[in-house]
Amino acid sequence: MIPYSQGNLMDHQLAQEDKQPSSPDGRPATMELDFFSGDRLRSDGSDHGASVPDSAKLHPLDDGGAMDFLTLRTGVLWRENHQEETKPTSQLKSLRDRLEELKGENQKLRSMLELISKNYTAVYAQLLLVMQTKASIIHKFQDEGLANAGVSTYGDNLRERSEPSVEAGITDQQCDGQSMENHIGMKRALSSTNETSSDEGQTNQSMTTLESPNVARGKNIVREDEEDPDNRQDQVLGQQGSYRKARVSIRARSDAPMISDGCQWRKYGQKLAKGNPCPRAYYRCTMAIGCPVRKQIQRCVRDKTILITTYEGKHSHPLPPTAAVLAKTTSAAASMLLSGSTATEAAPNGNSNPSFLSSSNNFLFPHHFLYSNSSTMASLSSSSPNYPTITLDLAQAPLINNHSLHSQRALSSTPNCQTQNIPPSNGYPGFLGHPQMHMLPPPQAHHLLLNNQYPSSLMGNVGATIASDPSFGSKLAIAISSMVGASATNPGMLNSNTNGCTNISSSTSAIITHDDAS
DNA sequence: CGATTTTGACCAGCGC
DNA sequence: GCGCTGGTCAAAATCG
Repeated sequence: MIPYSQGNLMDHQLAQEDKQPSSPDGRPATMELDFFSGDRLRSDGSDHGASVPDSAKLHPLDDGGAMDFLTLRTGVLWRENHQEETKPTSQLKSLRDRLEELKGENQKLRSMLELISKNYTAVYAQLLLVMQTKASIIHKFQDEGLANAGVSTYGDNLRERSEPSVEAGITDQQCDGQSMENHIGMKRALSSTNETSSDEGQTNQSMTTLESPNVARGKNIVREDEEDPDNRQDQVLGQQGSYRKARVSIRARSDAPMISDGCQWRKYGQKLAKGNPCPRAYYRCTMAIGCPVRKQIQRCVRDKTILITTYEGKHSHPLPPTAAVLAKTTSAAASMLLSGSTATEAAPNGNSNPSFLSSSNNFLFPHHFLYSNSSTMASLSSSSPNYPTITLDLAQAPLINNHSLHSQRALSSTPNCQTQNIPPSNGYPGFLGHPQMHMLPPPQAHHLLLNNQYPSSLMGNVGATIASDPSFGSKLAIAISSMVGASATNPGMLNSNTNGCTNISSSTSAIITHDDAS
C-alpha cells in the first residue's frame, strides 16, 4: 500500500556508501560501527533525522525514513494538485474518494496493528513472568539445598550476604546484581582466607576488583592483599569453580575472530566444546591487574558466520569511552538479570522493576517489531539456572566484514589477540566494527511497516534495521542504566541521544535465541 | 625480553 | 564411583 520498497533502501545504502571517505588504496575507508556511540548517533542523525521535522515523523524516534515517506506522499499530493487544473471534476472527485478510502484503510490497519501489539506485549509479559517465577523457584531451591549441604554457590552467597559479620546492613532488598557481585568477591575473599592461614589479616584484592561503589564507600570490609590479585582470583575461581554469575551474550554476524569492544584481552584457554567443531576461546581482561571480567568467544554451530561473545563479570577499572558503553551495558544487563527474579528495587522512573526484560521499560519489545513472535532483542537463557544468561542477538544483521576488524587477528592462529583498536575515522573503535552498518540508512522502524514485504520478510529487515540503527546501543544502554541507576562512566554517550532516549521502545530490537554455541 | 598464545593437564560439577 | 564436559592453570612456544 505504501510505496517504500527494498529498492529504496538499497539506493539509500549506495548513496551512503558513496559518502564514505576513501582509504589511500582507493577502497572505501573502513568505518566500524559503534552501537554505543552517541556522537555517532548525532553525526549520522545530521544526515537523516535532523532534516526531518518532528511533525513529519510517523514516530518520535523514526528518523530518515519518515522523510522519504513524507516526500513520496508529498509528491503524490503535489502531482494531484497540479492535475486538478486539467482533469475533469469527476475524475478529481474519484481520486479524492479513493484517497479517503485509502486513508480509512490505513487507519484500520493501524488500529489492527496496535491491537496486535498490545496483545503480543501482554502475552510476552506473561511468558516472562512465568520464566522469572521458574528461575526464582530454582534459585530458591538451590539456595536452600546447597547452602544446607555446605556447598559454595551463588545461592550460598546470597545467604551469606545478610550475615552481620560479613556485611553489616545489607538487606535482601539490596539484592541487586552489583551487590551479588560483591558477594561473589566477598565469598572469594572468605574462601581464600580460609584456604591459607597466612592470608589472615589480609584481604583479597579480588574482592576489591569486584567491588561496587557501595563497597568502595565502605559498606563491605575491604583490605588490601599483597599477593597478585589476578593469581589469587584465578586460584579461587579454579578451586571454588562453582560461582555462578550472570552472563551477557552477544550474537553477531562476523567473519572476524572477535568483535571489537574497546577492551584489552588476554587469551588464557581454548576448548573444543562438545557438539561444536569450532573451538571456544577464553579471554580475560588485561586492562588492569585483577580485573575479573572474562569473555568467551565461539562461533555458532548452526551458522558459522555468527560469532557468540559472552561476557562475565564487571570491570574493576576505568574504561575508555569506547569500551565503557558496552561494558556498562553488559554489566547492567547482567545485574538486572541477576536481580530479575528477586528484585524489589524501584526503577529510577518510579516503576517497580521486576525484570530487565520487563515491559515496564518496554524497550526490548518495541511495538514496531511485535508482528514477529521472535523479534525481541534480548532473551533470558533458562537452560542453565546457575548461569543466567541474557542474549543480545544481532545476528540478523548483515555479515560483519573483517576489513573493519583490522586490529583483530585469527582466533586460534595469531597472537596478541586483543581489541585495543585503532580508532576509525569516526573516532570510535566501534562495537561490532561493521562498515556495512554505517552504510545503511538510519533506523527506520517504519521502513518495515512501509515495506510491502512485511511481515513475511520482516525478520530479515529487522536484523538489518538493528544493525543500521545508530541509536540502538545508546538506547539499550540508556534503558539499562536507567533501571540500575549506576553511575555512568561514559555520560557523554548516554547524554548524546537527545531525541530518542525518552522513548526507548521505538527502534530497538533483536532476536530471541537459544544457546547453540555448543 | 616481556607479553601473549598455545596446549596438555587438572579440577569441579553433573549425569548415569 | 566413573566418565564426560566445561573452565582454568601453567609451562612451553611464539611474537614483536
